[in-house]
Amino acid sequence: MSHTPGVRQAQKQQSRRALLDAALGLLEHQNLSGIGVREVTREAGLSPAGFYRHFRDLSELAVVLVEESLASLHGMIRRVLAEQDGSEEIIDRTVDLIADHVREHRAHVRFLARERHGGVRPVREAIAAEFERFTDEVAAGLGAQPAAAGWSAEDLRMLAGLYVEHMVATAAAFMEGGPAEEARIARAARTRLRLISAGRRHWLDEG
Amino acid sequence: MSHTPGVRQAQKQQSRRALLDAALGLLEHQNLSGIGVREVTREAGLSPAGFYRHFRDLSELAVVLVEESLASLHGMIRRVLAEQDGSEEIIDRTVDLIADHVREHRAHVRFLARERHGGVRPVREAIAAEFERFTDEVAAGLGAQPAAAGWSAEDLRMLAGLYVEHMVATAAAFMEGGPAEEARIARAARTRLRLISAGRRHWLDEG
DNA sequence: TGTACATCAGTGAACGCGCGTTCACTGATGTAC
DNA sequence: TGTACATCAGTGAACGCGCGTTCACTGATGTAC
Repeated sequence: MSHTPGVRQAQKQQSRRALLDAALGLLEHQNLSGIGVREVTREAGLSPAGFYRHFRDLSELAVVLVEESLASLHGMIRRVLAEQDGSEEIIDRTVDLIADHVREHRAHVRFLARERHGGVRPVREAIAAEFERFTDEVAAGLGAQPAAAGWSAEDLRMLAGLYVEHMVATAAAFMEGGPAEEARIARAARTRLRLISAGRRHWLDEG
Repeated sequence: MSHTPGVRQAQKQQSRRALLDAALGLLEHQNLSGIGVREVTREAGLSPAGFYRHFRDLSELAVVLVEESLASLHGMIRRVLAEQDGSEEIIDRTVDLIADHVREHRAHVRFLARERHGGVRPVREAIAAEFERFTDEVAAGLGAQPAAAGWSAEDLRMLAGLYVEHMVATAAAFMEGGPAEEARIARAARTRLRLISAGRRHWLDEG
């Protein structure tokens, strides 16, 4: 058993994870600028100094959280795009997927909504960059659908942006509202998607 | 001159204004949870203790800023609604108005975008409540337009929500991007408005 | 397998600092006569 | 108009506190032979 170069490494990973999870937990109720190194290490069960074995400061940690949060969003969008477009059902299904995602990844969604326009530049920039990649992915997915025949690349990207924005706004609304408002929010989200669909169907007819 | 019950009052108002302005200025580069009472009073030219003659704490001050920020937004939306709907020009005009507004009230817009999903509950709630009133106003304005004949109140409110959301997202994009990106952002915003218009025109034909 | 040395994640104490809030005060403004 | 008293916005000092970061350290894990 002399050649398992991993025990130490695995322990380090575990501490790192504990720090990330502790921070994400604290960020449910506060901004990134509202939490501190000592608070995070306390929650994670490390001594304050231990933090610096893993991250230079809190915003470095937060950038890792951005990546993790968006990874889970990417999974969702891929599921949405896998369905075919246009029908009434796909709209219901999309809104359901968003609701599920918020339920399962509430902390991630909350973190992104909070820090997207938050006070910490590098984090804001990391989120913006990931949202760009995200919109590209949606645009590519839309482009592969039959309904996209005749659409310019620019218009597709605009449509993708509209969908992404709508998705983020809906997720934020689910998060802010309690379970009592869930049905109302879902209904509004579906109606908006229907209006966007109507515009999409008639996009090429018009000037 | 014994009956001008105002000198003292006016001086107090002036200090209060200085505090509000100092806070708004500091909030350009940080979250509400990132600034402090001492920092604000320092910037405003008061002693720290002076703060408490005007506000119980920073979140009470922030709620006042919310009201002021939205008052300026209300002005803009009223100007947009005053124009008649439908044509291509009104879309250009709307996007121009948003751009102007961001230029003139950058600090207000930034503050709202930051704290809308920020970490301070009472402020978040104040913003949400004002945005609701705001959406109602837009819905009422849209309802008065000839193109709205046959629309249900619920659908009108949905459309208003879509416009408001789009406006906020566009304002945030103008703010985040430098002047170099202004043209690109404006173009994307116009295209999205056109797509929403197309959907609007065909809303009653469908489903 | 056993031994001697190297690595390095995590510790605990210490530092200087700026914070929010309180308090008794001061002195200009306001009021009653 | 003048005087005596009341109000209260703003002050300056003081408090206890938790913060971020550093440092020399410890001891388990890893490695070379």
